[in-house]
Amino acid sequence: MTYDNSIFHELERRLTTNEFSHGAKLRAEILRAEFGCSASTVREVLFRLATDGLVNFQEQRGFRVPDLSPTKLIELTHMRILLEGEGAVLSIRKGGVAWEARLTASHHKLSHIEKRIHSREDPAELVDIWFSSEKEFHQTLISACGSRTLKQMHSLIYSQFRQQLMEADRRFDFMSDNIKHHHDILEAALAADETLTRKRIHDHLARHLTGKTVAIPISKI
Amino acid sequence: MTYDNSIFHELERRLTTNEFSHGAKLRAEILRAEFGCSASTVREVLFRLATDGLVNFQEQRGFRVPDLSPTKLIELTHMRILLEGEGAVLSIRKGGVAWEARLTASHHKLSHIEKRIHSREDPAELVDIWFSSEKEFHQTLISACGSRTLKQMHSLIYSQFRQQLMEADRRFDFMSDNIKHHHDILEAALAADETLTRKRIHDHLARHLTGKTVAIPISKI
DNA sequence: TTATACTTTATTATCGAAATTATATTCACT
DNA sequence: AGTGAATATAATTTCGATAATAAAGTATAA
Repeated sequence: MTYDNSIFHELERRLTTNEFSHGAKLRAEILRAEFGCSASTVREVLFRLATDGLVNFQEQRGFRVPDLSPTKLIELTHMRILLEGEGAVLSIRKGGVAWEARLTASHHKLSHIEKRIHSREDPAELVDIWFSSEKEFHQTLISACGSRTLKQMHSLIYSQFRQQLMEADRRFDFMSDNIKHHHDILEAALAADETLTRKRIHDHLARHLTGKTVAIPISKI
Repeated sequence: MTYDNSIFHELERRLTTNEFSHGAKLRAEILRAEFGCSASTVREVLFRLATDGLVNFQEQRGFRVPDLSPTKLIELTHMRILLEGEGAVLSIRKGGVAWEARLTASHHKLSHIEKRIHSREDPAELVDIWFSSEKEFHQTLISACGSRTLKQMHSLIYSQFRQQLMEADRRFDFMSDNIKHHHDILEAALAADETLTRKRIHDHLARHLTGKTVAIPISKI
């Protein structure tokens, strides 16, 4: 009956859109009531979410939403630069016209949303659709890399990245740069310029590397 | 009382040393009997192992040991080259003398074991100790990279890599090359030559990229 | 013989309660 | 008041049983 599955996806959605506050405890007994199932079922779902790094599990101390951590955000950004760069370069080599078409299409959708957000005062209602469009664009970018493993790793990292950032990103004051960044990435990818594509992915994400804390030096991209 | 924990580690060990055959079904009811606990407890442990990619979980179809897959081995190798290369380069930059000392020490241990294996006919009893030494060397190589996330990802990939390979590796007919490879990596790392270190990590692992199937083109290292 | 529907068996998912362990509170003592 | 032990409370983990689902087997019809 996959009660389990719907609970899983609902919790996954909430966790990646910061509906739970960082560091919050996720008590099976509480969630049980909300979803109308037993505590053991919730427990299993939480274990599966721990699979994706979206919740932390500690023996005898239950489950928690990971804390907000600038260091972790930097590390996740570093990983995204590495994995997306690699995935994009491989996609350039192997993707062909079909991939270029998909990338163009997904950029078109994203671009449309981003321009709407940029021109409005209250983009709150567009958050969800922007979120899924941006995710789709970055996943399409690496979709033709030919490595299931790479895509899985990227998905894992991307979710955790969003979890760290979604709250801060709701204001969208970075949107002006973002529109240009996404366009630049598309341009470099379609031109099959591997080095430039890597560089532009790096530049797009670089704002997350310049926090108050010392940034991890990214080895040559 | 951490029955749970000991079951977890025992199963983890078996899974990474191919004591279960590939594709085998892991039935909670069977393992329950062996460990003297309830089926639910086993189920939870299996979920935690799915966290590390060491077992596959499929809704309504239980848990299975991942199949042997040449493609997957290639992908995991690709990831190791990417992650270990990055981690080693960052360690070179940030590790300092302490890291160099640790790396030298762990290479010394590994080298000792590998020479013993190379000179004997029946190295079966040395398998376990070689396994842990080799793991330790590669983990030490990236240990000073400064990114917990990178190390976690690497650990995930490494375990799955071993799971794919351990059975085939028991014959140790590659040991002669391996001794040289590990030495070469150490040398390049201590010389702080970033490009050479990446190249030698690549060369060390490259034998897994030349299977019967088409190798994923590794983007420039 | 092949395919389809139905029955039986085996496996997995869910549950609520009991046992275990952590956390908070109380109380005695310096 | 402040510290530490002892108790009380709350949370987590484990359990065995039941319900739901998939897999295997059987029978019937084309």
